[in-house]
Amino acid sequence: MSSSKSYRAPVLADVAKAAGVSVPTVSRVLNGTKNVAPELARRVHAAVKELGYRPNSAARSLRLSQPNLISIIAEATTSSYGYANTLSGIETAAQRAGMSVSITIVSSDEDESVMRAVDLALSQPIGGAIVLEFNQAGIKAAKALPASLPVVAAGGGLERTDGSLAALIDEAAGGRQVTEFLLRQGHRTVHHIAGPTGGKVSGRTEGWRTALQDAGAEVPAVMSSEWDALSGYRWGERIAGRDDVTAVFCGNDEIALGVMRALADRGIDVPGDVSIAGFDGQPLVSLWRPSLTTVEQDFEDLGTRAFDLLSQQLQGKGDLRTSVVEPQLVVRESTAPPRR
Amino acid sequence: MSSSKSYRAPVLADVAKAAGVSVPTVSRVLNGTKNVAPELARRVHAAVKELGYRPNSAARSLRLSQPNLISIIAEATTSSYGYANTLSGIETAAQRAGMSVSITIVSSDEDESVMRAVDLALSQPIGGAIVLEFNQAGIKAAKALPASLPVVAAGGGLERTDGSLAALIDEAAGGRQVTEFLLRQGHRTVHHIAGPTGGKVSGRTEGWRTALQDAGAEVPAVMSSEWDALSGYRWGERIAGRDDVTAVFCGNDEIALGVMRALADRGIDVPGDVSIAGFDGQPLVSLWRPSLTTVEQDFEDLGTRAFDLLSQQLQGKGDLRTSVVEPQLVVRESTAPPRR
DNA sequence: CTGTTAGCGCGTTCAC
DNA sequence: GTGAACGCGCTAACAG
Repeated sequence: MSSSKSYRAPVLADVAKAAGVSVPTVSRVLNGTKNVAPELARRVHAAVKELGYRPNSAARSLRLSQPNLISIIAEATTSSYGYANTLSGIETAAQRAGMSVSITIVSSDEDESVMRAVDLALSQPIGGAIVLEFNQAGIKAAKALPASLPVVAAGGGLERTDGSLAALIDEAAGGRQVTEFLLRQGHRTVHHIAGPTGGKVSGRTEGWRTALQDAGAEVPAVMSSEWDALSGYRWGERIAGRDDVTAVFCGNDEIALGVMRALADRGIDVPGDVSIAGFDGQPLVSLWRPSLTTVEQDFEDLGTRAFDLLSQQLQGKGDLRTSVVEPQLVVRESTAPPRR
Repeated sequence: MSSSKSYRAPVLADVAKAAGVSVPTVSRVLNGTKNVAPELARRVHAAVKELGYRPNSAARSLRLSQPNLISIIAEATTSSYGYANTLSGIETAAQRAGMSVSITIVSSDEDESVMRAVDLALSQPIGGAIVLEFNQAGIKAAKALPASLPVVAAGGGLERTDGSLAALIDEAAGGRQVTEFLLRQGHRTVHHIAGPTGGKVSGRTEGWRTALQDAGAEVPAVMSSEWDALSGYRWGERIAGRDDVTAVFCGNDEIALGVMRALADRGIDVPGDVSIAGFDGQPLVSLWRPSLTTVEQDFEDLGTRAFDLLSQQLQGKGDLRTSVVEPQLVVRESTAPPRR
């Protein structure tokens, strides 16, 4: 037991010396290549365990230039739900494949901010990247990445660039489902509050519109909102004064909750006077009074699919180009047939 | 424009050749060390931009033996709120310091699972780790990490190992605040639903108990629950049958919401019949009806502090050992003086 | 002020 | 089957 002040991590040479063999032999034993005398292999393994040796991954990836690290690039998002769960899905799948994930947050969609995030991500020896493009910054980041780097987009499919790989949630199907459901309940039409989507039309909105058109129902003007609950509240205040609105499909759960709170504060009954539906499926919304009818998205699944797509790309056997997650309508208490 | 099939990332030598200087000169320019002729510096910068050069951090950390990557180790958690925000705080601080962040999820607190996660984290050239120990798995992971690796714990301070660095939320202060507030409102005592904490007593529970004792109030038996809303609902059902309970401090917001929903379903008025308080400060709880009185925790700040602690450790100038975030009581509608 | 030399720890050629 | 030599990309030393 030496009382050395500074501890130096054991390297391959230390193991070799301890086992009485040469450095390449140790390497061969640990990487399972070629034939090695069983006796030597045993001695090497013993030495590894004895010294607590771990390969220096910096040297390893430098030598191999075949990284087992991928990067997730995402915008800092107020709503943590989809973000956290997608990330979890990616990480779980990556871990199964023996790969690590790094994460880089883009603080805003300003060019400088995007550039800095991309630089940071690329400073690591990454083999590929998954861009969470729930918003504008993600899309910008995807474009700033070098073309040589395998990239897959994961998100709602706001902008489905042709050549690129993507794991998408079929938001249009979700928007259609919820709208059709409300029409079947007897509502003459369904109003819609949409979140900001950087100039594009979201799948949610698209699905809502086509469902109304297909049913021959009137298509009301889209109400534009932010994604947060307070903006939803403001729209709720306005809706409270209108008696032509009997059903509202909100762009996400936060907005829906804001609307419901505003209506409740004004004594308007949900779903008696107005039906409200959300989008996302945050766990807490089932506890609301009334509990929220919403379109659930399996973000964990989205993350897994995004990783699988990237993984097949890294292995060069890319047959699939997109992978689509189907959202699911969950009917709860906040929707009902209209009163009259 | 050559149509080369396989693209090789430019390295220092490429930049040097393009700028007509030697490799170390480029290195000096980029790292700002020593004096370099302005003219050469200009040429180097131009070449860097031209070629899109990015430093290879694997080679860099190999040479410097000082990695610019840290790892976050966390258990997969059902509640994404604290997790996502702490992570965001860490990443933001790391980015400002030019460091990358990798993330490793521990799927459960079983030894094998912890070991695999730790191995994976260590397979990257990391300079340190931040363990999110909101739960048992995190604590186990922290212990499985080699002693030579700088580690800081971030969390509620369940187990404050003596020697280790930690960024903590002063949960006890939060528990005390909310309990004292309820007593001041006129409640004879405050009941408490606690989440699972792996055998330890959480700061929330500790703060609650001391507040009651200091006030000379009766200390009711702790109600043991899971962290999720459904478990809260079950306790709500039982509480509904008791008339000795006038105020309940719940271990987190989910539990509180579950309790409130159960009470509402049984026609019991909150806060008229029973006052309910939560812990965490999830954004949505302000929209509830009634909106939830809770103890807000600044998880983003927690993450920042955890990184700062790790960073100072990496630079060898470790004066601080712990950094404490003070939670804040936010009074809303779910609490009121008792009826009688 | 600049270029040459050396070596971080590893894995893969080669000879033996 | 095993060991010696080389190089991945970078930066700390030195020499000029």
